[in-house]
Amino acid sequence: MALKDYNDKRKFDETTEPKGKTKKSENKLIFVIQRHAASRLHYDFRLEMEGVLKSWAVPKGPSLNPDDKRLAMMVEDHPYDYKDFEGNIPEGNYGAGQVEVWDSGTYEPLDQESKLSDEKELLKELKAGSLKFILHGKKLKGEFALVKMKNAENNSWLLIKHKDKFAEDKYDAEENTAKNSQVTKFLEEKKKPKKQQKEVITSEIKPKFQRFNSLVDEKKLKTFIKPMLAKPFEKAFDDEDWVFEIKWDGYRAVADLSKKESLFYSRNGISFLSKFDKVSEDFSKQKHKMILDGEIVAFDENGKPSFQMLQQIGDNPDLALTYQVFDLLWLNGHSTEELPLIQRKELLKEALIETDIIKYCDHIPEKGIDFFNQMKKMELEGMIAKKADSLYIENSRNSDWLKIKFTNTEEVIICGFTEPRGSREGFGALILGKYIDEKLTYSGHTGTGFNNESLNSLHEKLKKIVTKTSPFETIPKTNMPVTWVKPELVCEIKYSEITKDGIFRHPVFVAIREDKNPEEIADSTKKGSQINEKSKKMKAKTPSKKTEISDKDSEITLNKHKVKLTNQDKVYFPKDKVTKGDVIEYYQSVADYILPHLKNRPLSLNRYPNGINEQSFYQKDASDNIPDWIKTTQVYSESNDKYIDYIYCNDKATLAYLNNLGCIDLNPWNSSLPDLDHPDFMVLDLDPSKKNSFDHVIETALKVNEVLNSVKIKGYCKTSGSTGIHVYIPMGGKYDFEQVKDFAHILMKQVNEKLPKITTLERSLQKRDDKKIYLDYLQNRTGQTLASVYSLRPKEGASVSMPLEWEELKSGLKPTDFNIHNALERIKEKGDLFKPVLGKGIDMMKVLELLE
DNA sequence: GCTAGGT
DNA sequence: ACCTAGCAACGCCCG
DNA sequence: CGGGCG
Repeated sequence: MALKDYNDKRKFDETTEPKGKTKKSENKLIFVIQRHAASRLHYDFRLEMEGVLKSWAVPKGPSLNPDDKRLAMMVEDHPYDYKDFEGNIPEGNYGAGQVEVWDSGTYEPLDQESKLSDEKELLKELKAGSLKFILHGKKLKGEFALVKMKNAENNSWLLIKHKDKFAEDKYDAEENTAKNSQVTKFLEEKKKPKKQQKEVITSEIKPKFQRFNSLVDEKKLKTFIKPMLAKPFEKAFDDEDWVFEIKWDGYRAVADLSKKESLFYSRNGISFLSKFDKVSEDFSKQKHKMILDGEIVAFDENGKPSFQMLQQIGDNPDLALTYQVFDLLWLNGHSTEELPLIQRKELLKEALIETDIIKYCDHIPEKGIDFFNQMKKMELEGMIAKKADSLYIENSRNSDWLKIKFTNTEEVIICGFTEPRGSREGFGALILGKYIDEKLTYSGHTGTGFNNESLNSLHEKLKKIVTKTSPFETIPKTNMPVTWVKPELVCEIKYSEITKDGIFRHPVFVAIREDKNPEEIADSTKKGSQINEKSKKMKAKTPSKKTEISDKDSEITLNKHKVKLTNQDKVYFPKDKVTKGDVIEYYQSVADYILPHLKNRPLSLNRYPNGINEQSFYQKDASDNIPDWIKTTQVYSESNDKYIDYIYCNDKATLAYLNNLGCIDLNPWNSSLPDLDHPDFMVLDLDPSKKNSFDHVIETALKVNEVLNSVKIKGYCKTSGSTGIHVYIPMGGKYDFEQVKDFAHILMKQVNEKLPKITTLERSLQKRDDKKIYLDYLQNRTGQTLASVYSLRPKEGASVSMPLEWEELKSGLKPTDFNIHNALERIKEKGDLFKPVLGKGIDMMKVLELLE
């Protein structure tokens, strides 16, 4: 069909009102969070409603989480209209959502753990009618997470859906939009009255609104098309009813150019718009409104498609890539999914404007075998065969599309097996090796390809040749605990390619080769060994990305919480031979001293997952997958225009957890909950430049103390653990950051006047004299952090930030005098010298008068 | 990527 | 024939 | 480092 004919045939029927009628809400609703069991998708939603809880009930149906009784609730006085979709309620599992209940008077969130797990307690509250509530399905696993709301009076339902999988009607953009917008409208309606309230209500109830924002995730679409998939097929064939395309090895991607804002996303509805902005830019060159299906493909320097290059897009934004478009789902107002494939592609060819990046992916009719051989010559992954008259069926993997791949097979030696997980019996995966230059070399795991029978019989065989030690020189990292085996058994595997590290990608077990001895396959293909040569070089360039580990993983219980500790033997301080385990042990030993200084203070995490000499990063926003017992607080960040969940550390368990994440020093705010706007202390950071000696720093610190003494302030100093000294002055939360900062400025100016030769107030590094100590008073701002007292620092020597008596500040003192080895002893001897820092603050007015 | 098991 | 659930792998990005 | 994603 030609594009022109198609356009002429377009109808503009406006029959796109969503199904179902609009009803006035009855008074009672039951809320149930429903999900499909464990698919890989997660879906976060949040729904806030006005209403008073009337009663609650355990939902009917099988529960994934039998302990979770928190899901069905009855509500009164629900003030909103809602639309009612009839029928098609999927049967499924109920489970794992969260209900947060609020006190309708104070708007304080009630403690879920205690309130909701205690049925009597809750019912009491319910009777009193004093609860409002908020529902949020956080981390709901399941493809179709949705909220069902049942109207108790007439048994009708409202669904808020993730994806309207169960509806029978075909895709139609307008209709779909209408449905989606219902959800948004619904949620917006909920927000509206709140917003008006916001202005009226005082700041006391601020947390309520802070919380509302946190689950919005722009990266994941609420509604999206799942593309049609291909079935694996063994052999190439010729058939006049079929067409053949290249099988691209990249990311499958759908481009929805049907609306004002174009969408571009993965099979799972994750947006590609920013990740592949080059492609997105070219969407604006398109003249037609379309929905496209294709594959994002990257090319290496030889022009060969390269999956690995595509993955590394973060490192090289100038990567040569294309969007190969091979299907058209919608065009200028109407679905094309029910047109035969060849018609869709004709339309696509005409409608799509090709650019350097966006390409039409052509096909060859009938001659599959020739085409397949051609693909092989070009070293491509394989080909896709498509039935010429087939329709496009979303999210279906049926035999209209077939993928025919080239199989690489190789014989390898079984060197061990891993523990099975879940319902698997026998073993999880085989550890594979092969001889390269006469050295047994690790080449990957395979955990698939066996059926129950082969899995069992193989397990029996392997049990007989178990050994204690690994046959490899360097022990490979395994996902699960491993049992080693004498390298005697040979098996055949197939795989898609060998990665740059010389490891099989997509390895699949094929069969045991009893006819072969390990020695026979010693000289594997030249290609294999070449690739491995290469990988060795690559490894040399980026050392220790994959370090050997001994799996001394353990789980300890602190404060009644289970903390999983991993890689305890990993070396964090190579020169000092200090391991992660040592770091954890240190902090546990000084916990009584350090915890008071961390209590209720949001933390900036400074993480060194691979030790102090490797890449580190800062993390403020706690990911949503932290253990539920870790405490966080939400703080609005203007620069990001969003709320950030800060972790704070009030107990040993959190401390160990943070250390395990690679936090070597702890960087708390100067202010603490509940009042984050008023710092508990002022910090003066004496930050030396490269050419300063520590004696200079000491001299400056003493001068600071002089200034403080002159206005009758008691200051407290500590080594920063690095090169500087920090002076703290208690403020008692009486002044805001602005006041404290300005006050610090005044003090520092005085110090600078007294020591103009070795100190500076110049903030800019470029302009700063490299022989001068920077008097940093700007740490007294919201969200600024310094390494806390008793913090271990990520510096050679494993030094500790240690409080000092002023008398101890004299030349000869070195910042490395206090370290992981001797800190505890010293702290025990001196007690917590920094305790007064958290105490009663100074009277700034008095001081200012004295300054006059 | 694969198998098992249901409809 | 078609679908889901559950298991297994590797490499990369992200905070 | 752990989780999520291809």
